Amino acid sequence: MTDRAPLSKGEMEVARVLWELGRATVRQVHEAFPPERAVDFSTVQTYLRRLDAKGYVRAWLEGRTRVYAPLVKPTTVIRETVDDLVDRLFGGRALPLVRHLIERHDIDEGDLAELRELLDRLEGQSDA
Amino acid sequence: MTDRAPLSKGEMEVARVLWELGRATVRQVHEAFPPERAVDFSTVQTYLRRLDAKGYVRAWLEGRTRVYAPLVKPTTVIRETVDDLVDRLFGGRALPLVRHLIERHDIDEGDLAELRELLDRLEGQSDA
DNA sequence: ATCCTCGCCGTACATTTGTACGTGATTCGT
DNA sequence: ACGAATCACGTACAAATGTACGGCGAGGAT
Repeated sequence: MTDRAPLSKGEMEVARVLWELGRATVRQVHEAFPPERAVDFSTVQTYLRRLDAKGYVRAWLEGRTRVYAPLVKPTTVIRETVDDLVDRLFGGRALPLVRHLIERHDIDEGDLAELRELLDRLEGQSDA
Repeated sequence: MTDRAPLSKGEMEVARVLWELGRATVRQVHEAFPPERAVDFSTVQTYLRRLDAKGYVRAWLEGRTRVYAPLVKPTTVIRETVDDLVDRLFGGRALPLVRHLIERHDIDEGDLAELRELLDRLEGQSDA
């Protein structure tokens, strides 16, 4: 409901790093960035500022250093982002996407087991 | 490889309609738009033009009417779009997304069966 | 012949996104 | 105590995005 402005691609990358770190300064986020995806320190800074403005993170000063922490949970962002994608690209049907993910991405043994369990649970829940 | 510029959200919606219609004029795409997601005729026109420029569709004149048809297949766009999303939002791990989709979207009985089959097939394939 | 309508095409324009610099303040090393 | 490093913060700016208007030509109605 909170009708946040959606995250852009770049903002997502930064948000993900912040979720991993839990709480971090600009520098920490910048350093945690995958080396092949190098961006400037101030670019990260800008993204964090924008994430703050959009309400995805909060920030405060600790001494003279600004510290950022996530405000919304990954699951929330996933929901909003993915649902939007599913709507636009598949008109709301999720299965084609699931199929793609399973077939193409490396879902390892453990993941397969987990999926299977999930299916079992769901089947139990349905009308039957 | 063909390194097309990525589709924006709006472009995706239009592309999806065109995939459904297979071949359509601006007006047809415009009319096929879900009523709650109403956009102007010329907005659709602009999107189709941009899809053409980006190489996702092709267009030609039939009499004095321009007709558009998809050039790249849905699966291709899905791959490019979703893989990018998985990278940015999950650092490449697909399972969290799959879990979300299965739990939250309506996966009906038939879909469940299909998924189960898919899992079976994959398990057979792995090294074990 | 005239006028209306439809569609193409060029153009527009505010906002968002990606990417970053420069300035002024602060602190650390020596 | 002086220069070097470090930050926050304001600002910049081109490209992409979302959304749309207006002119002009072709075809149909009167």
